[in-house]
Amino acid sequence: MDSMGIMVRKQTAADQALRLDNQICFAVYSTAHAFNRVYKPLLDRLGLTYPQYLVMLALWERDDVPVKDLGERLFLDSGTLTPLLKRLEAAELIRRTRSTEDERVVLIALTPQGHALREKAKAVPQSILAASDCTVGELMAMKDEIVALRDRLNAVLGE
Amino acid sequence: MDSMGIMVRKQTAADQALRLDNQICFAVYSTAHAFNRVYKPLLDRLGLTYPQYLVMLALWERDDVPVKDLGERLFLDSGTLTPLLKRLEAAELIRRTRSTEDERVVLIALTPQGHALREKAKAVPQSILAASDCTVGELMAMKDEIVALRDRLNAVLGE
DNA sequence: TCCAATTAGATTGTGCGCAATATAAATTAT
DNA sequence: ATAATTTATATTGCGCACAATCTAATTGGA
Repeated sequence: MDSMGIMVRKQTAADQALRLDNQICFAVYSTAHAFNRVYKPLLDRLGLTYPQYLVMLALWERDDVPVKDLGERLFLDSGTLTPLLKRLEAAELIRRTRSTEDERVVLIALTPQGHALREKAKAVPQSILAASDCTVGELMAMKDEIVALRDRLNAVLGE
Repeated sequence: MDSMGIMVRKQTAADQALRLDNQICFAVYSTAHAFNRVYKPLLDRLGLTYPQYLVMLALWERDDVPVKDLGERLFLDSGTLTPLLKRLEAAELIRRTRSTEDERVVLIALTPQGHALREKAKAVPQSILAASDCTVGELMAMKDEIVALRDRLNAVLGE
């Protein structure tokens, strides 16, 4: 009750923290979806989904790598990667071959078409930059902060 | 070729932009997943998934609202919300009733159990804060930047 | 040597996320 | 008033994510 006798609910810190607007994770979650929607029409032209595009980015940097290696770079497990990689193989962008040295390992290599797709993909980042309406410097600064946060979260998970 | 005659590939801006490390969207994407993994054990105790938790947060702020309204607040459509809300209804946390004024509208209201769950949820944000290993001030500053970016991306989509 | 433990990847099942489409109710135009 | 359009929600289908489980290959002891 306040001095006028009207019921006034005290807003505690815990109450404030439960507000959607105050949650950084909702900000991150909803921004990830917004990015996805901006990427969609650009990636449709390449015949890729966003997670598939991430796999291709990783492979353009280094291919002939185990699924495990891709998983560590992208923070994804075999339950996600196995079917995704099979779809990329069906699209003839990658090849999956068992390692002869260790039969447990499946090595992922780009096909010539997979390599070639990189040229078409070069136009994508600058379209995203335009949509974000930021300078490269601003985006890189934000990226570094977000990555630092991600790494702290992952560190807690690793305990 | 450099001056010694050794083949040196020129790294163009487009090449740099395709590097995974340079992509803010991958930072956002992978941070969203990291958050999800930190939330998982906390939300398991409430019997909620992360998207369900977001819906509950929205409803704790204002319930007796159309599905449409929830969708706008959470940036989700009926294809996502309808089955999610049916699961929350099955868990007896919400009720779905057709509006009598407009038969097209389904109003979402919290049940007593739905309201009561809020008390248990109050412990969640501070666990997340601890995992993020940041001050509230730092997180809020990042949140504001990310939300600004999200809103610019969504503005482009709305054109 | 042989058995236990570990490791890489595949499989299954659940729950998003979203495009495309469907349906029914409400609104608008004629 | 009736037809055309718009609006709210539901449905279907596909592709992630990820937990849990499985199989097969490798490694590391006793």
